[in-house]
Amino acid sequence: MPPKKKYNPAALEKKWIEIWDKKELHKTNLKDPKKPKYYNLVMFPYPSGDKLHIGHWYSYAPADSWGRYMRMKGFEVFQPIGFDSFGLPAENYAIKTGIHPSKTTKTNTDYMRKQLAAMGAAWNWDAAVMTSSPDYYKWTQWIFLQLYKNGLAYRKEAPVNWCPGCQTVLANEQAQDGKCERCDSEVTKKDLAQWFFKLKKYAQKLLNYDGLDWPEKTKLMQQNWIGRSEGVNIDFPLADDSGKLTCYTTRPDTIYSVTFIVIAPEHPWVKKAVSGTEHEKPVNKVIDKIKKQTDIERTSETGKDKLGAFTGKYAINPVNGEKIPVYIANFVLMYGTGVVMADAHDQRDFEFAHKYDIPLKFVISGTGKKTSPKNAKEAHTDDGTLFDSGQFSGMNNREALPKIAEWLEKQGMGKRTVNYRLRDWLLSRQRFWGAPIPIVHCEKCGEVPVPDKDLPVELPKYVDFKPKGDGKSPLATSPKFVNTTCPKCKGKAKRETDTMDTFVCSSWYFLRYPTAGSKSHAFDKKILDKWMPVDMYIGGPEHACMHLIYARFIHHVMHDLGYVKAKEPFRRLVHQGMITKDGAKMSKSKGNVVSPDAFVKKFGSDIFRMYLMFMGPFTEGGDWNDKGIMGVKRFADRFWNLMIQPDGEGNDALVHKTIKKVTDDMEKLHFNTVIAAIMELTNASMKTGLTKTQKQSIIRLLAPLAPHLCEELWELNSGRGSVFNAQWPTYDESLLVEDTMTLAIQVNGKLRGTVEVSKDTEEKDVLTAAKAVENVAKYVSEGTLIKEIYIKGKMVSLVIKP
RNA sequence: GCCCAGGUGGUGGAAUUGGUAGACACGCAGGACUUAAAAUCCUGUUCCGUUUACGGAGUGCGGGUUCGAUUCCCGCCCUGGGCACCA
Repeated sequence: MPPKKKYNPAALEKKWIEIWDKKELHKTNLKDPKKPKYYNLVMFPYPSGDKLHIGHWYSYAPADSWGRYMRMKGFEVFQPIGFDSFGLPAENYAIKTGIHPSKTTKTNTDYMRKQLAAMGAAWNWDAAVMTSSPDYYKWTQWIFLQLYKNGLAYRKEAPVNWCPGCQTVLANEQAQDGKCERCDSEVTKKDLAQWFFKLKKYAQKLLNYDGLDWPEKTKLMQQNWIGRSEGVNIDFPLADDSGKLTCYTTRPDTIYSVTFIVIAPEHPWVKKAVSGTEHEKPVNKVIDKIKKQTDIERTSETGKDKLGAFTGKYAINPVNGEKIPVYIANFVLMYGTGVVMADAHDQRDFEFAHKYDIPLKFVISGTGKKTSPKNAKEAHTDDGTLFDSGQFSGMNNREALPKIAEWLEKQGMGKRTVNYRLRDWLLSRQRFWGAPIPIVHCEKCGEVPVPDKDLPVELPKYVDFKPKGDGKSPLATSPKFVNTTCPKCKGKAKRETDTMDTFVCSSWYFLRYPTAGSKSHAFDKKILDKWMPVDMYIGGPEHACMHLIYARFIHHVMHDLGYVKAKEPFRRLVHQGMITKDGAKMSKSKGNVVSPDAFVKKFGSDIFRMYLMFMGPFTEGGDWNDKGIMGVKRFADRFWNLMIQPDGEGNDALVHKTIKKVTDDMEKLHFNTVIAAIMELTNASMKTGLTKTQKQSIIRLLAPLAPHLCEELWELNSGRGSVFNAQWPTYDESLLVEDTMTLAIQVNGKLRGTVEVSKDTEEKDVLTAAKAVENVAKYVSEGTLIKEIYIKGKMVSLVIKP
């Protein structure tokens, strides 16, 4: 007997990666796909010092398996990869060490490219992008200008996060929980001129998910984030005839309960109203106090204490003519109109009224209590019947709500309005390692956009990274960069020194991939219309309200401007679960980051990725441990041995059943049960062996999950060409129906036996056979049989009475 | 506080238009091979009761609907995720 060839992952994976590369197996015909297109996308990695960790593998390997599966199903698959290479860590590292971010980025991406290559995934490297490369950010700047020219980008004074310790501006993600991530100082706010995109303008459009196959959870999260609310703007005339205050409310049914008005401290009306009065001093004192509250105080329990001051002004409740006082209050935000009508049916208003001794009245009954608001401990927030509410008394408050809104509008007292919690996107960063905002400030002409032909506005090579404490980007330290001429009047001008949020770079990278390989315009309509939208997008759920909203927004804008035909960028979205280590998120600071490299070296890419997929459901994630990897290795060895055995005679029914199960589960991305099914089939076939045809079917089933292994086995079993150019196997329905079936028999709901009958046995014969089963007969004889149920193909249920 | 997802053996997990709970693995125990170990193969493995067979309990807890509930309904508890003074 010739010596059995052993499964040697290392040699075999190296061999096939080289062959695939040489034969350009993973190139996509982007210009003229001959088969239906399939755009398979993963969220690109940030090139951090940690390199690719287990989490990346956990999402990228199954994503690759999915792409290979779609390819075998007959699609022209486009599966690109790139790097989200602008961002903070590289810059922070530069501040500490003086090493230029471009250097760090290169080191990290070089290493990660090797890791990605070792995965043996079907990446289309020709289309790779790197957001920090001028070829790329040229177009990020171009997109900015498109928004600017179409009135969707503007500059306005706004508070930014400021760390007094580091003397620098912080991005939101560096200032989590109100503390600087580096020095732990409490973050304060500083007013600086900032750039915004008009995200809010797209709020309504972003609530439409027609035709999108997205997780319900993600849609819900976005909907909550966008926060649409329907309400009424109600006008309250001021008692001194100096105008009116407009309150936004979603609860017009409580209008008869309103006994005061609260207004946001930063509302411009406040300054005017108190100016020169006896209330000016106390009001300003409270405003100062509120301003000084840090984010930590504001969100802590004690920080939630109601704080305010009387403005000295009164307004008139339009529905009953009552004179009601106007207060500033810390809990009122500049949302809606920044003015809120306050009453006894809202917990916050209630607390405020009790603190400042403002009268309250209830207008909704229902709790059965007759307590007066003054003695009550809490606001009445339950629904009930209205009283003391004019013509609406006696109605249920929820039913009255729309009627009151309508009536207010008819009376000219209010107007129905929609509000969103979503705010405009603050995109400027006072940072070095990002795409410069392509704007020039000219003394004569003001803000002037850089002409398209002058793009990209390149980052200067040499700047001083150390924070200066002036709130400016390090770009401001480079005179060569800053001093320029105005594109309009050719006079002296200065460049904008802020850079863009990295989320701007990542909000369109999927639009760049299809054209990245050619030197064409990034928005080459011929290619983009062919390839957009992305058919499958796989990435973490943590991006639900940031990246996935920004990307949809930019895509919507580009659609509206006529650059892309598709309305939405991502047709199907799937989130992988998170991999933790001992229950904690993996992070450098915790020192619990697990590298995949050692496992890949020891077991090979195929076994490692199969183990990740076998661990549990793809969308669930889990806690990392390597205990079970030997089980997958054993399986791979057995699978190999089975496939190189001389041909035998396997069970065709089982093979076809497995093809069906695997196909169904692949569609749902249930990779764990796919592997289990193939394991089962492998175990069952070890003794009998398999025919050549059966082998070829099963090799194709496992190929997306263990590409190198199956490519080799495909060759050894005389498959033609690459297994990934072979068609996904189909199954024969007629082979799935079994001749006999085993039925469970229950007596009074308890399992008492089973019976085997042929598949088309009539009901009465099945029941007879069931009752004849010894153990069943024993129970039946103990009482009177009062009911017999036969569920076809499943079971028999007998009910007896003692 | 509000919204969402989930809770199944020692472990990871399977199974839901309501129909034999625990597939597939890990681990563990026993056995074969071996001078021995590793590797491999075979057998067993939810728990409790005496012996293949059998009975009882069992899918976070307490009720309910049903011939039958991990699956549906009601009320709780716990874990994870998101939002958090948005009127």
